[in-house]
Amino acid sequence: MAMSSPRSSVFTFESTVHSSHVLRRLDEQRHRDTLCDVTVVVEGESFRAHRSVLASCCEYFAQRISSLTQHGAVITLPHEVTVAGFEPLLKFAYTSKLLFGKDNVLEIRNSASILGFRDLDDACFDFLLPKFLSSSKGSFPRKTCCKKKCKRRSSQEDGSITSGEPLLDKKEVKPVADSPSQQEVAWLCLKSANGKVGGQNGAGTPTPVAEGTNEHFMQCPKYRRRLACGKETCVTEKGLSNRATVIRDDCDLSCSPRSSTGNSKSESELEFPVNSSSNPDRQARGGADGPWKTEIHDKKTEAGVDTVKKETNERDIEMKADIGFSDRSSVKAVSSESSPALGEGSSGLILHHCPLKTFGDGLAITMSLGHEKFVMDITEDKKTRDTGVLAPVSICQKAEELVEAGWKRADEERGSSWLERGKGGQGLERSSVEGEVAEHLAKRLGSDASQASFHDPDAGSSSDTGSGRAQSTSLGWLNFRASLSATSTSCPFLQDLDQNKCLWKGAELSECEGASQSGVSSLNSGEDGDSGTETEGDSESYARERARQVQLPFSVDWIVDLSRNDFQQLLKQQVFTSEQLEFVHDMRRRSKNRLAAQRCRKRKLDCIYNLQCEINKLKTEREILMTEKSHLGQLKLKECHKVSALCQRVCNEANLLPEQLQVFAKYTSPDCPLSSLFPHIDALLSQHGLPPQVHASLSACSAALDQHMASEEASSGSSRDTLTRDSQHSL
DNA sequence: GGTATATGTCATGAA
DNA sequence: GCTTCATGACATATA
Repeated sequence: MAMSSPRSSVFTFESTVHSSHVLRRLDEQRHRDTLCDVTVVVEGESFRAHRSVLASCCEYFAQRISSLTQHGAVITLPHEVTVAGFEPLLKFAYTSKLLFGKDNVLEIRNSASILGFRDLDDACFDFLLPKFLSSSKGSFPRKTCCKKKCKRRSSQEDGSITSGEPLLDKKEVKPVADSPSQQEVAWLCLKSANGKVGGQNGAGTPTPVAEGTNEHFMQCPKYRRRLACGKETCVTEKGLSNRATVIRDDCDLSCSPRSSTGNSKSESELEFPVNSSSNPDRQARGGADGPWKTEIHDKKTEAGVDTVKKETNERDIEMKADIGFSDRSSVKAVSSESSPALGEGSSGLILHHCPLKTFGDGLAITMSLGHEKFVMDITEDKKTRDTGVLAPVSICQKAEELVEAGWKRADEERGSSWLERGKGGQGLERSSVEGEVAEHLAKRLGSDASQASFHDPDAGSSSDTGSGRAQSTSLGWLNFRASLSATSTSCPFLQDLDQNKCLWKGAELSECEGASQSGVSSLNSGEDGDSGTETEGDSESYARERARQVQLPFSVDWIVDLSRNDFQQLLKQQVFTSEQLEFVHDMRRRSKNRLAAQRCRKRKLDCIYNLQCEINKLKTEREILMTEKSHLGQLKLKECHKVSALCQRVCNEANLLPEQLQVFAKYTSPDCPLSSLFPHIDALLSQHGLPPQVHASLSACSAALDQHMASEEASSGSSRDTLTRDSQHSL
């Protein structure tokens, strides 16, 4: 609702439920066949719907319906689209909810790709397909994928990159699916994509999936998309959707129904410029996607390997300069030695074994960018400091900040902005650099460390260009994990995503578990990281050795850190051998018990310390009480002396008779006996033979006298006179 | 070599 | 029934 007047303020009310209500009403109308103006025929079965709805959410219908004029038009879908695949999509169009199962997910996926359904994130298919099919697999699907990808990369680097980069795509169209089920998925997906894109693979051959399919299976596309959009602009799902929509809008129908599963390039290219090199269609469309240009790929195509390497070196230098001039106070270049993890001439941002470093109260990690190493201050990373485990997400965020700082600095120096570069064609530098950054960062974070899954036997050679798709997706995954920390419940696949988190995190920790474990131990023990005993080190070394022996694809430390649910989920989703399973449980149990023992001992020490403090406190209190008692005793003795003097004076002046002395003896007390003051009293008493009861009475009287005098001490000095008078009177 | 300390591990019980 | 945690007891390494 909007109100406006010529001279009044404008107020806007935005309903958050209006759109959903409208959609629901439309769905109700569809069920009642009210106001429906189009009939969709699928495999001979008719579905009534609204043109506007279909056209709004589907590229295919948008084009078909726009050419229809008459009311009650009938649209017959291609035979590739099945009822089982279309019906859920139609419901999705009206409800935003896609209901699918293991049986129809492939058909839905295929139909969605053919029809080009908008807002139906490929994430669900990318992620769910392998989940549905993972039961037939005995190992992580990323393993074969990466190896083959890396082999291809290696072959390219060996000079196999021929002119005409479009061949790259043809090369990429290779069967890599491990299992028949995956191959089926791959073929179905790619068939739909290639069939629409233009049959890149030739005529009708059961086209296998592009390389990287398995990898995409295991990573959340939502996260990968964030990579392209930037961490700030595409955090929300809306941003993601918008991003995807924009890209598809500039594309004709033939290319819009992209299949990230079957054509992972299309998914990746939306996100990261380096991946654009593998999609000629993308290149043909030029720079319609903003600053992320594909010009570099064109150059590769034209100039070949030499050009590529040259550009790589140039970018390497550029990135060094960028970071070197970065004014981030928390980033400091500490050395310029070449990182063994990067080949000669390579560049990019990687984590250099992510060791934890301590400086005073600070905490830092070491990172590498190309040949440069940097120490990043993560002192303010409370979680890391509290847990002692450097969160991979934090690493990624820091890495992004570092790269961002470098880019911004470079922009300032060039006098250009992101958009300007994008528009002016300088996006080439950004694209290439970012691609390499992603590649190397991902290599370190997601690929390298998971030796069992991603080990590249040819990794010794540099892999700078043209192969960043997998790595970029890994980086994207890191970004997504970062977003998950803030919106952990927003992703419908969060539960499964944790599994992917496992993959990545486990890999990361495998790479640097020594440092992280040391961090944990040192933190728990309250000591420096270098002060760990050999016992602990031996235990962990043994654990790592055992992990290698059983070929455990995860870090022991990471498994221990898993929550119960995550661990259970991991056991369900990951097939372990009996040996691995036994080892995992054993290590988890012992590690947890180890930490529990540390906590227990710490509590015990704290308890001992508290008890010691209590003892000291009680001792101090006792000393104070004793001092007070002594002081009071002195006061009492002083008063006794006064009383004695008074009594002596009274006795002398009164010249008491023995009977009178008996009465006076009543006022004596054991503490202040009159006998001590009047030695003659005892003599008199003994002389006159006072009975014991008389002596007791005399003591009682003395006590009463003491009390009376104490009370009258402060009143006046006449108390003594009064007492004297009383005594005289009583006498 | 004996002792104190730190740490890991196992067993056990409680939640 | 399983898991986690706390804790006592024991073993081992180190200073």
